Amino acid sequence: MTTIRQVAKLAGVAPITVSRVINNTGYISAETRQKVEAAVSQLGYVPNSLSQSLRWKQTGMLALVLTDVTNPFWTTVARGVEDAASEAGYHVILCNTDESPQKQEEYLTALLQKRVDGVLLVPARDDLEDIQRVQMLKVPLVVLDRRLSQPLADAVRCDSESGAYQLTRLLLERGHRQIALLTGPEHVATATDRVTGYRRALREAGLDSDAESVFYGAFTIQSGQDMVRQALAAQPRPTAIFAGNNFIAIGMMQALRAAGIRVPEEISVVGFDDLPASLLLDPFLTVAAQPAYEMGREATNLLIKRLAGDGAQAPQEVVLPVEIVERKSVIKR
Amino acid sequence: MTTIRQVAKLAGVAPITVSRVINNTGYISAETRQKVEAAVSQLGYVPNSLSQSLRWKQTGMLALVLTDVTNPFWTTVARGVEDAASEAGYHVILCNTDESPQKQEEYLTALLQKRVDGVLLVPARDDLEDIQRVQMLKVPLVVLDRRLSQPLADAVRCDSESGAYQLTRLLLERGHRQIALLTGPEHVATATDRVTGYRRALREAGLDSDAESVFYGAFTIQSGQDMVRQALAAQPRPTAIFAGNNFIAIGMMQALRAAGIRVPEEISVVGFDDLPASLLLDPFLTVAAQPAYEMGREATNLLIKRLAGDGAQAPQEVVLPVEIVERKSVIKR
DNA sequence: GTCATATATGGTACCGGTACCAGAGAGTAT
DNA sequence: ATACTCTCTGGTACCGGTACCATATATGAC
Repeated sequence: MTTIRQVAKLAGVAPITVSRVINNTGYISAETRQKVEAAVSQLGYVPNSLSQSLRWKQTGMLALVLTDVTNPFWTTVARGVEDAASEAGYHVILCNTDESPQKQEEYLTALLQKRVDGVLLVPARDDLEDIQRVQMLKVPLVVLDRRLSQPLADAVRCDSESGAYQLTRLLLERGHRQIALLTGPEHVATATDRVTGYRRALREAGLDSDAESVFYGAFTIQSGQDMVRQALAAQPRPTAIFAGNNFIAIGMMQALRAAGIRVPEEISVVGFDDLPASLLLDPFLTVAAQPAYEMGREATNLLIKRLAGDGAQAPQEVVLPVEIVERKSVIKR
Repeated sequence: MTTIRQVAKLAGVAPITVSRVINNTGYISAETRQKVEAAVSQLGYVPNSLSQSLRWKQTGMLALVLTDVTNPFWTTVARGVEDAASEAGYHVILCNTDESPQKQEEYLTALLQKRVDGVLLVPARDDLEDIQRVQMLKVPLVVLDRRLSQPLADAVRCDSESGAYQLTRLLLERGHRQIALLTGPEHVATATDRVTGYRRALREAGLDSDAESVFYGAFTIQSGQDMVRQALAAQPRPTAIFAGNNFIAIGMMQALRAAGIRVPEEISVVGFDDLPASLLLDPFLTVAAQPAYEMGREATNLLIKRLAGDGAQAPQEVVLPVEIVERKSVIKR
């Protein structure tokens, strides 16, 4: 492959002069610029960004490490990240951990070796080790979506607790008293925060812990199906079900349909996360919608601010509000 | 950030010795290895893969440039690519062009500068310029999914023509004579190949070109909605509709439902591409399913074979068969 | 005892760019 | 005429690794 020295030779100048033309830095006469540009296009020269990054000590790359690219919520977040990064002149490397801590560790290692300038991480578990490893190398990191047990890093997330509270209240106000909550893994804060919000609403309504009905599973369609079956078997049977994320909601709907249970006539349902238009032949689910795109943008902007210098500042936490979208999946009883 | 020389100094050895320990090459005594490893962990040393790639003249990175990450078909392909690459020790960089030739060009430029070892490309248009640019730099490239007007590069795709032929025949055999085809852009081979297969089936059934009813649009939900409306306005009104990809099928179903037209009672429908389980509350669409995951794997393996050496071979084309999955969206008439 | 081979380690240059400094010529203020 | 600034170009070293070759000792074959 062509190098800058070959270009320089053909153009009859020094390599540094070619470098100046390419990067548009320093002084270059019109004549020299033309000679160099001719040589560049004649040889089909493509600058090697590995060498550049090595010398500049920055790569212009950010990493987005998330848990499930097949989930439209995350592709929307990714789009927000991509847009914000691109506006600031950064490229984004996307990595998918499938909620596996081991994959997360492998990806982070590879990314640190590649010297990405910053990392956006959706932690596969509440695990400080990986995060500290990144921070020890002084690579800025922003935690997305999930709250950590300790606020060691910048974080951007949505208000799961409040969203869950509002959805639960909505069900209570419609007269429901047996409400089952199907949520994610017990070690993931977004899952447990939703439980907390749900509990608060029940307490405020004067219901004690006997009225609680929480099922922990995974943020997957399969798990949604399984948990609904468990929930329906409970005594007394719930009159409403609260799905803890979009995939759980889909699994729930599939299982309810398979069981011949009509929504909302026989059972009311609500969900966390909106479902994308592509999923919906008939958008009727009442949900707490998270501003996914904005979350991606906010997190990226925060990261870029850190890159620009204020790395010494204390960790910052941004909590975005969720929006309750009422549709037709809840009835009064 | 720590360098290999700092580690070497602390361990009391030469940098090259540290390099040998890290990469597990050459001879190292147990004692030296231990000293080096101690220094590495004490300093938290992370090798810089930019320098390594620079010296080794390879990065261990493949690029997957595709047109729409929000489409489950492509995420499935991406998973196949990721798995095959990872087995061979490569990492994958994923880039999303949104069908924009300009974005495609920008991404390719960046990727070439980053010296990716190989490229998997879903061309945003039938454009040889970008492809030749990659090939001029001797970077192996495999074209995914779409047929080029000239077979300049290795390609892996599914048999659109045959799939469309089979789906159309299926409709003809059920007695349908007015069949509308909603397909993608006229300049994309996957869209036009499906038209070709559709035509062949009509011809064989003795129908002339008056019976044809083809609508060109985009491979998007929006376009699916628009094209259905056009198709329904045609005289005579079609008794069956053939959606040219999964997103068109979703748009079609949404528009039909909005118009209060029941499927299959009032109109029969078939689609190209299967819809993923997550989309379906009720999987009932008869489709030609493409082996997306295998396509990703095959393409990657072909690319890796080229990397391993036989770059001089003539371009190779792999065409994978599609599978007709009959469900409940077609009735006899 | 000599030679060949396996084991273990290091010196130097190089991968392909750029930072930094030096220097030359032109223009202009005094 | 001198000093100073602006414009333009190049030499050298360096970013952080590794390839290649050289050297030294231990081991074994004959």
